[in-house]
Amino acid sequence: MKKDINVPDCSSCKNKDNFFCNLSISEKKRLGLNKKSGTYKKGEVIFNEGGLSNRLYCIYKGKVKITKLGTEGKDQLIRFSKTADILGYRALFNNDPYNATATAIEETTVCFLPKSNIMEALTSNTDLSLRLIQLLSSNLRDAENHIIEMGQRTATERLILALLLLHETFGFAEDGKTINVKLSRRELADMAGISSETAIRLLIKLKERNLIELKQKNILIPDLKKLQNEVE
Amino acid sequence: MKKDINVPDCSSCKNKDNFFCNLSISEKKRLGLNKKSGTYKKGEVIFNEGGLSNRLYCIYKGKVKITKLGTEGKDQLIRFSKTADILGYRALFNNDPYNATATAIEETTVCFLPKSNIMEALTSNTDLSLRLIQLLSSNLRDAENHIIEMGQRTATERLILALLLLHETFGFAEDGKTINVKLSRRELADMAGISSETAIRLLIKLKERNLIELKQKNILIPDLKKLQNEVE
DNA sequence: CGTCTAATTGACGCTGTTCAACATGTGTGG
DNA sequence: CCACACATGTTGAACAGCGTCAATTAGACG
Repeated sequence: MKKDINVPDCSSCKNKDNFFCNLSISEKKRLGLNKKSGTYKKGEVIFNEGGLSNRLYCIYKGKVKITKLGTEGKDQLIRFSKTADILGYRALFNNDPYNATATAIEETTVCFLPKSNIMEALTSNTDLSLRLIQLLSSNLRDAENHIIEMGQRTATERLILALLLLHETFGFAEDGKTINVKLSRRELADMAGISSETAIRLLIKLKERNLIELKQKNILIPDLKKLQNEVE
Repeated sequence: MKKDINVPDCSSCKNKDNFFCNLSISEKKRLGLNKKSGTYKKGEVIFNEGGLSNRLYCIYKGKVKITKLGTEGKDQLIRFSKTADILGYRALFNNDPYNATATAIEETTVCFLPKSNIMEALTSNTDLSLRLIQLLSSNLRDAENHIIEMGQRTATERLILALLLLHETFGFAEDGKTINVKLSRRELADMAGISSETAIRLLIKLKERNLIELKQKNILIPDLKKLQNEVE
């Protein structure tokens, strides 16, 4: 991680729809007091499962994967975070160790907000607690849906759901059909909870059925609806 | 459901460790204003996935399973609630439809608290928001662990984890080894995300290895540590 | 250009599903 | 309180999806 001072103050942050966007200018100024920031290269770990937390991570720009260690060292990819998302809130508010690991999947710049600033913002702005409750609720809903998918879907369906989640999270590139993120086969497999060999074989099958196209690590979805129909 | 008036006012509720236990007497009185209550027989549905929410459920006494409908009508058991737990908070605070179904697994008496009372309590008592945040956080942690288990554990391990969760949630009966809840094989299978046939076969194998005993629907764990060791 | 990691392909076998048959409970009305 | 109907539980057999292991190829990076 490289320490970074090239980020604006929170009061002039241009990121849209972030957790703190409803705060007033002066509240944002106080929020960013003594904040630090850093840039992580692809593959660098931002925080580690089991580690202790004393700050909130706010992604200024980049893409991050959240993974949890399973049995026998096998990773499970839980969710992604990207530009303008916040990270590490759960551990922070509960004084718990991190329950998962955050790793940059491309160059990512992150602001570190001191816990005290967050707590002050939370208590001085009641609306913020409600936003946090809603954020956690939506994480929980997603996680519960994920449980079902892991338990009841076939490997192919889980792979398709992983691809659809990637599209939902990162969107398409300019061409309107290339998923706007590059993952290794292993990471893709970790999303779907399958072996990388199975992921490879199933990707080829999906390609043969013209549901996707493969260009190196890029995955293209020529017809989104058609792919969505595969998982009902 | 049978309407019930045999529950005390919230201010004199004897249930320990419930969500509202830190409120003052007068706050509790206001919380319970115009509350209603009802008793559900085993198998009766308390609320349904997709339904709309305008009240908080507070379990006065009983046991409830939370399930989600998966593909092809197959249920997945997400978690349990019991005496003194609250239910339906997620949908309530987000104005979302219920994301899961709550069903009584034994006779259960529930208090219905009007949404307006809850919102008043939440805004007048900032500590309560924090409790809610912690509750959601802990639900989320459990759910994420659950994702891994569904994806990486074998059927036997998932079944053992289900049994351990039952013990953790409901404890043992007076004999110190009978799990204090009765579930059908189907419900047990729905917990572990396996077919009921597999659940039956694996239960018998666990019995042959003296890890559990079976007496009709009762499941006994003679040596808890031994069973825990099986899932490392 | 060499080395190391990631991706791919093939062979093999186990785990767990499905379907079907049968047994055992459980609850209801007569 | 019994008899019947229906739900739940149990068992067997066949199949196949997917993981594992091993060998090979392709890419990436110094």
